[in-house]
Amino acid sequence: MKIDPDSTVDLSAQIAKAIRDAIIAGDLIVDQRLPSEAELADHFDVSRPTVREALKRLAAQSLIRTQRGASGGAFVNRLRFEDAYAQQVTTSTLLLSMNAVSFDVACEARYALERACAPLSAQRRTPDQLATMRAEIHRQGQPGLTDEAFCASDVTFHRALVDGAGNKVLSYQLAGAVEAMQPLMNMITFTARSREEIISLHTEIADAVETQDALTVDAALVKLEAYTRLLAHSVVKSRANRAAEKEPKTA
Amino acid sequence: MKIDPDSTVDLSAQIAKAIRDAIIAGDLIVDQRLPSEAELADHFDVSRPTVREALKRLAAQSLIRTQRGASGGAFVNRLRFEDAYAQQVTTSTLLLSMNAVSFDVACEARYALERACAPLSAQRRTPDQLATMRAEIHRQGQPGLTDEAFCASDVTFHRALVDGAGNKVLSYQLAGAVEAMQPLMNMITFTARSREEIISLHTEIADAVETQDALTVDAALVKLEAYTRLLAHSVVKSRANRAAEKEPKTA
DNA sequence: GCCAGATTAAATGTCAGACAATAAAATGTA
DNA sequence: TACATTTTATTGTCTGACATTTAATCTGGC
Repeated sequence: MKIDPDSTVDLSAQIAKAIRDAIIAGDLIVDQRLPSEAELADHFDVSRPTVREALKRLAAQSLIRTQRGASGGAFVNRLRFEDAYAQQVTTSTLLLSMNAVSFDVACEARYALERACAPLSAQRRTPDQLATMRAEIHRQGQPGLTDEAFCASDVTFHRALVDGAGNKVLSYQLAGAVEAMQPLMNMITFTARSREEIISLHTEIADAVETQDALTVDAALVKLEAYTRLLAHSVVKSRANRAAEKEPKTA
Repeated sequence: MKIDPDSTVDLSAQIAKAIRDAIIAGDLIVDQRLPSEAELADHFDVSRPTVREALKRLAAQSLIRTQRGASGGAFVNRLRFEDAYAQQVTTSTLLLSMNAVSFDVACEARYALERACAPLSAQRRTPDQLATMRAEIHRQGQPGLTDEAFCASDVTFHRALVDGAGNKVLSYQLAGAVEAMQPLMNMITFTARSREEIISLHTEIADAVETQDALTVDAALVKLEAYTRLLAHSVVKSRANRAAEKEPKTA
């Protein structure tokens, strides 16, 4: 592990990269202890604060964890699916909010991915996952449910569908799509949507998943996507109309 | 933005979280300059090195960028799809290598996701993307091609297919799947694979994409997945046999 | 008045050394 | 042996300083 002190790049960034590469290459294995900060500072010929900045960078990516006290130190972290989920959701949320992704593009991606899971889920879903879907549908039908709660229930429903595929890698990949996009979509469409319509489609999905009817699940997801896009367009249109009424000249 | 000095959590982690939350909530917008390190230290009532550790954490997630000199400082970074790609690939690679994900699970996820893109790609691929696929197929047929080069070409081919869907969000989501899993698969199967077989399936895909025949693309991907899994199983089996011959007692 | 070069100022990057807090290990004692 | 105490290694944090970079400002000559 070496760095170039003459480079214009931050020393802490270089050190972080060197250690990260060593982890990816397998030179440092899970739960292995890194040298102490003092030893690393010595090795790279930098000061301890610089080493610490590098270690914090790695900690932010969940690549290492640190422990205080004697026989403490920095350890290579086993990257867990849950940690990766969280990062994916954060990243996806920011990507969508910062890059002016159109509703249609986000919606298309989200449903394309979900439809990739659906046939597997129809085949393999556990009774538990099916029960979760049923329970969320029931919750969604209760009067007095806030929009936030309805949205959260919606996410749980779709997560259960995705997890039904029984493939952790798929669930991880979908986490960003479902958890980041669903709230976005709900935020846009909740004023106009009909809960009955959504619940009816959710029920169609759950029924088909129960009977392991992959084709019907797919068809229901297609309908849900079409309905969601229709809603979004009507919202955008009515907003434009309101704006036009208010300021007819600048519209 | 506030922190709790009595918490057992690192101050730098708390500060990073406070700023990150502000960015996600939209209180800090893209390209906005954060207060200087000295001002942040003052605000949170901590020292400058502590603030710096927090900022490095955010920089590691591409949430901020820093600039030296007068009127420099830390700025909220527009998270670009390319940055997110890179992080996704790194994370996916580590997840696979650290979590003993079985070949079948990874393979299933990868092809399920790719098949989600394929119909869209058949519809929308540009002439340019089709040309890329053809060019890579041609390269794959050249004698003397190293295994590394063949693998890289394979990735480029599938990336072109995915990008053909013309949906940046889908491309981003798929980056992890294709770029992280393809090399893994090649590493496992390259000893046993038949390049002719793969090239023939690639050609089938390209032909179907050219004629916008989504069903045939899908069928070819299914065949490619089946072939890949077959290869992996034969490799695992022959390895087990070799191991059994070498040390019949510990096997 | 205007432009080129020198100067200044503000900010991050780095260093050195110190002390605090923590937790495991070593040690002493009943 | 079991328990309490001390030691020690390590990370967490602070202070203050200097180095480096870069934009803005000033200054002198035309």
